[in-house]
Amino acid sequence: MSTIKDVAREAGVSVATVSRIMNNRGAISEKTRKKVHKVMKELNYHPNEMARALQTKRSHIIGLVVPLIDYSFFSRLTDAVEEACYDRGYKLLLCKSNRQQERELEMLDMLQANKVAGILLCSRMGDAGIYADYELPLVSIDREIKGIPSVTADNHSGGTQAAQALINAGCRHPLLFGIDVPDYMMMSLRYRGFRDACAGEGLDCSELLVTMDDMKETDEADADGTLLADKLVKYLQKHPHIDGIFITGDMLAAKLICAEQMAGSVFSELPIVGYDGLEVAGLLKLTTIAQPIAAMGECAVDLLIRKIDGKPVPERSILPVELVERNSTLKGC
Amino acid sequence: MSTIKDVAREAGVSVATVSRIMNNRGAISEKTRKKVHKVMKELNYHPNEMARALQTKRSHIIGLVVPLIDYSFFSRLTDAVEEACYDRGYKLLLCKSNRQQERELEMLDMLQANKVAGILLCSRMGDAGIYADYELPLVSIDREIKGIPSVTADNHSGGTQAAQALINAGCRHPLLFGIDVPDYMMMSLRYRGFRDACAGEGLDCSELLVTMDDMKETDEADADGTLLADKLVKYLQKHPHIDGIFITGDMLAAKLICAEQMAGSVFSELPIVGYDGLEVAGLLKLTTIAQPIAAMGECAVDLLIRKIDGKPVPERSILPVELVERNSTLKGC
DNA sequence: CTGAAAGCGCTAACAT
DNA sequence: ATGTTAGCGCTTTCAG
Repeated sequence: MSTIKDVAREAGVSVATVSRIMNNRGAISEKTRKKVHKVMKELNYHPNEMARALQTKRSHIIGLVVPLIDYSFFSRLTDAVEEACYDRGYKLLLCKSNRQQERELEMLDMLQANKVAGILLCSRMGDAGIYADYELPLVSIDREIKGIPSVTADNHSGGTQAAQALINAGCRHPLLFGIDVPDYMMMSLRYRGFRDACAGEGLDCSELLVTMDDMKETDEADADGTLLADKLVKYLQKHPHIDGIFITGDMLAAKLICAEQMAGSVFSELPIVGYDGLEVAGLLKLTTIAQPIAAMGECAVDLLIRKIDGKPVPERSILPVELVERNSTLKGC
Repeated sequence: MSTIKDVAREAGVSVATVSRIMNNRGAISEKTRKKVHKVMKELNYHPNEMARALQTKRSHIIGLVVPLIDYSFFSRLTDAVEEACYDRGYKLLLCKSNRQQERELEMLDMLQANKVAGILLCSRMGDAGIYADYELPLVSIDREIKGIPSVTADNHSGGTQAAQALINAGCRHPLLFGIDVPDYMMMSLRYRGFRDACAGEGLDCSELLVTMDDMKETDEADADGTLLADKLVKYLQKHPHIDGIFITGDMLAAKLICAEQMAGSVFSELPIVGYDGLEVAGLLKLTTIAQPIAAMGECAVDLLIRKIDGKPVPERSILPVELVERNSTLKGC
């Protein structure tokens, strides 16, 4: 690997001149510029970004912290963030917190030690207040944190639209089925939006919330969602008046729809609305509320770069969601 | 951000001592070690990894280049690679080539300029020969490249097992349905494995290969695979003797299975085997050949680190695949 | 228009 | 056991 010195020597100029040429700074005679460029080619010279960052105290690396990567929401987000970084001349240091608070903190320390220019964070901290006066530029995704800019989708509106879709399909007794999430997760807003909309229409809205522990089992032993399906089937048997279901995540909905015991049950006749807009919803013809995941990623990168550049940034950026109607609300209920 | 100097001054020692303590090098009195650690805490000191890398000419960052991130195979791979890096004290710089050769090259230059310790590469180059004597430690994933270590799954065996599964389900006239891939892609081996197994059993094996362009349309306008489904349905009508299908990728299989026009057709009665072992195959009860994606990622990281450390590394590491039987070959054909 | 030299934060001889 | 010092590859005054 050749260095700036090699180039300078070979071109018969000083390192300062080479540096100026790389950075388009100062006045350079056309002759030397040509010469230096030629030598750079010959030596296959690539400036050492580490040394540069050390000197300028400004790297072009952005850190992204996600709870996990192998989940459609996050892989789409990561994909979009990578693309946006690339377009803007940044690189992506990707970190997974494994949904563990301790590891999330560890990742932030690591990113700081690696002198990233800024951090994109999908936090799973119960108390994210600690980030309020963080040293590095920080942007939160899918989570509002006091004191730092956030990019979220409009969950309340999403919940409302989900209710509306069900109502339009003729439902009068909808069921809200989802994980019991803490209030600080944006997801809780879609529950509220749904409830609000139902209340607004004078409908009684039932709720069946499973715990995080139930979900863990689903992820592991019960990958096909048999346990959850049992829960739901039993509930539906006890409450036969229910005539439509809002399942608050597409992946969860997919597992339920595909579960063995659902095939013959009343479940398969009911209008269903999912949430997220994942690919699997398209496959299963599931009506869903689509989150603008890619746009969220891109927006977050833009905001972060603005912050890195010292420009003002809005504290909240809330992107619209969109109803995507498919067979699951059209099958003539 | 405090530096080593700040710590040294505050602790009343030299920077060398602080450095020694950080790196557990040389002999240090228990007293000063305590003192220095205390100061580090107080100052919230984190060593500047950039400066370290510059000095030692050895970073702890690994670059991963994938064609895209938002596809289950690669998001699982990326997830596993991140985890393996984390466990071994490395960080992950993630790059997407967008399946473009030019951008793949660009990414490699970028990684080199950023002085990564080594690179994990899922190459889409037609002629990957250029990598043979690459300057940086390189490990190829899911692709064999002359001169550099590779980690792949046993595609030939996978194809064979797929054929066997179909045969066990009673098929005598299997169809191979997949994308027409170039020979240098490992995928071509599973086609060969399938053909070999069929030939070995004295079966005549039909083939329907769609082009990359067909697939592009599937990715874009035809996200639900309607066009491909049409192709397949027509083919099946023309060849009514076909009694089982090997679809060479789970995602493709999923699109087909879920396509509207498949519902009533003969297709839904046929035994089907997919490939990859993606989550969607589980949902759809699709028999599939599961690739050990996470293990591939972890193995690749291990090999790369061995190479970084100057240890010998096998040129080929071929991991076993596994048949996962589900309803699609059990529905009593 | 170009060069010399200081220094970014750290490590690694070489001293003591 | 600890300190001094010379760089790693680059940018950036300051001179000329």
